Amino acid sequence: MINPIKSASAELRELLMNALGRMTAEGKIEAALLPTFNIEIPADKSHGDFASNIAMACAKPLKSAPRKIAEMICEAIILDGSSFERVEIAGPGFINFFLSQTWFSEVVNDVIDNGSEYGRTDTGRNKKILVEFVSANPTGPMHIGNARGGAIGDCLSSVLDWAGYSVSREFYVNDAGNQVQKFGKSLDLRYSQICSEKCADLMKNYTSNEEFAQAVYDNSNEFPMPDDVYLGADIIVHAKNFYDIHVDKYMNETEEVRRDALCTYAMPINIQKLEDDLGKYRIKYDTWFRESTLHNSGAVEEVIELLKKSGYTYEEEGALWFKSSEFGDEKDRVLVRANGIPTYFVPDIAYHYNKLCTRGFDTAIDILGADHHGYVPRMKAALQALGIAPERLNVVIMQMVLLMKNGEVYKLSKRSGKAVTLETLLDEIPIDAARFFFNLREANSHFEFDLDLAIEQSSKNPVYYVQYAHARICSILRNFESEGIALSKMSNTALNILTAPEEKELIRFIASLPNTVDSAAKDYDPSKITRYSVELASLFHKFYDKCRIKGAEDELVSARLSLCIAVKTVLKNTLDMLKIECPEKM
RNA sequence: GUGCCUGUAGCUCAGCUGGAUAGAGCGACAGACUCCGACUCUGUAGGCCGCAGGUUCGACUCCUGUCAGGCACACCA
Repeated sequence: MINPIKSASAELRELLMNALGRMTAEGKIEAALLPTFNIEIPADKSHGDFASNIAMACAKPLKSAPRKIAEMICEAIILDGSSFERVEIAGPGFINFFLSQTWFSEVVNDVIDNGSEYGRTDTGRNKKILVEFVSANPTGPMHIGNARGGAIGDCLSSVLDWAGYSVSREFYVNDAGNQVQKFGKSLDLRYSQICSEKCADLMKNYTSNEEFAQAVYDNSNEFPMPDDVYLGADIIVHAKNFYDIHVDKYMNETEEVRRDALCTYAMPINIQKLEDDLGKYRIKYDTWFRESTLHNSGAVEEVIELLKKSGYTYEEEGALWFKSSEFGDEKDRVLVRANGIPTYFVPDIAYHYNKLCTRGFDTAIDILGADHHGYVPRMKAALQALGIAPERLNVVIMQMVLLMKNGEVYKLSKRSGKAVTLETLLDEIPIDAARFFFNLREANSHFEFDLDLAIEQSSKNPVYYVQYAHARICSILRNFESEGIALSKMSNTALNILTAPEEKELIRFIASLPNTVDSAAKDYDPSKITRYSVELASLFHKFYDKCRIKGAEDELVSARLSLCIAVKTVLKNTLDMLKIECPEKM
């Protein structure tokens, strides 16, 4: 676990504290309470590699001018043997620090030595964290929102893994409750239509069940459906496949038996399809947690009892209510309806209880669409009532996606007239592009997805731009290797010739990967990694353009090749984190 | 009506717990290879950081108000 920026920053803090201590000992300043001060990385490199506002922060307690204090600190500070070679006072009293050339050399070697591990940190201290994402209903295909949620959830999980957490990915399968009833009803209605006289002729015209389904779907006059069911053609396909097996045998059964048989037939197919589609999207879950297990194990009843015991429930108008308003929710919520059936809220509480108590995860993360944001306060309220710290549940809210094509909003797929599915999206654009683009913006911002740009093979397309940088480095290394130039490890002193501004900037940036990983993990924001990779590619191209390798002196050639290897390592690590391909040739 | 989220360059977006002259990409305009991958790079133009107050040495950042857009406000999930 190596973090060059963090180490240097900590070292600098130590140097400053020692300087202040020396000043106090010499009686130059009073041993006043030391104010908090910052060490930051200036945006403008002429302001040094690090800067501190310590002199400004001391101005008040020491009753002295910031610049004067800064001068005293600069006299007292001892840089010999440190990672810093120079200080400077600037502006209203900032003290700017410049890293030594050796520090830069060490970074290059550290990155190469750590290889595929470089960038990992131990910040998470192996705490168990469960990331639940997508959790699409198994009653139909996944939509664009699921596509975004999938990319964000999967990459966030990777980022947390890199930051030292013990991460599990989970899909919550809503295989119980109301929407399953609705699913059964929809299937049954379609099955009944298929078994009717009207359909007999239509069936003869189609050899594929998909085309047949589309025809039935399009002909809503002949085959009307109520509003409160699933209307998609996928339901018709299931019903027809079921019919192909059983013909109209189930029309003699009761409605309940029929619906049950249809559900039992179609649900596993849908769940398998979810798993397959997400697998193609490179998402592999550790667990597929079924809602039905909560019902079957009695966990739902159990959580109702626990809530009753907590004293935060009451009965009114025949229903059981939860006093969520006492925990900041805008109003109380119904747990058990007057008809005795629990609302969806109860199994959800049981599910989160299961995550945090039964299975003992330290933290649970839910990735939810913005349309579910109102749900967060009540879930946190329920956790509190159960004696669970609400901070252990973290919800990442993601805003809606706007698909753009030819400069226009692209809403419906032409074929079905339905919302674009994950499957059709991945037919249109490469998986790399989908995963990358969905992680280009932070979750909680409205996002325009430019489909044209995603398939474009040029530098305008950020994912190509990054992959190209990697392929370019591989090519360079191949060329030198084929010319017999050995790429052996270099000493820090030998790397000290990397002094060009482009080289130092590039090294500074690769040094910041561990910090970026920590920051992305802390904010639950994998887009920081995506943008990091783009900037790294850009800095590499600039370096490559300005600093020629071929034709330079032997020592410089070797040093620059070392830098190339370091950059390649970092590019690969970031793309691996995002599960995006890292081509050696394009 | 109430709550949450979002307003930064023509467009899409960064801006870390308040810091120095507000950034990037695209688009526009002007340039750079007989030379390591031009799928690249360089430069120019473009901003009352939605608006108005407040907090302080200092505010895109924090607080209050206000305007605009998105979303949510079920004994649906």
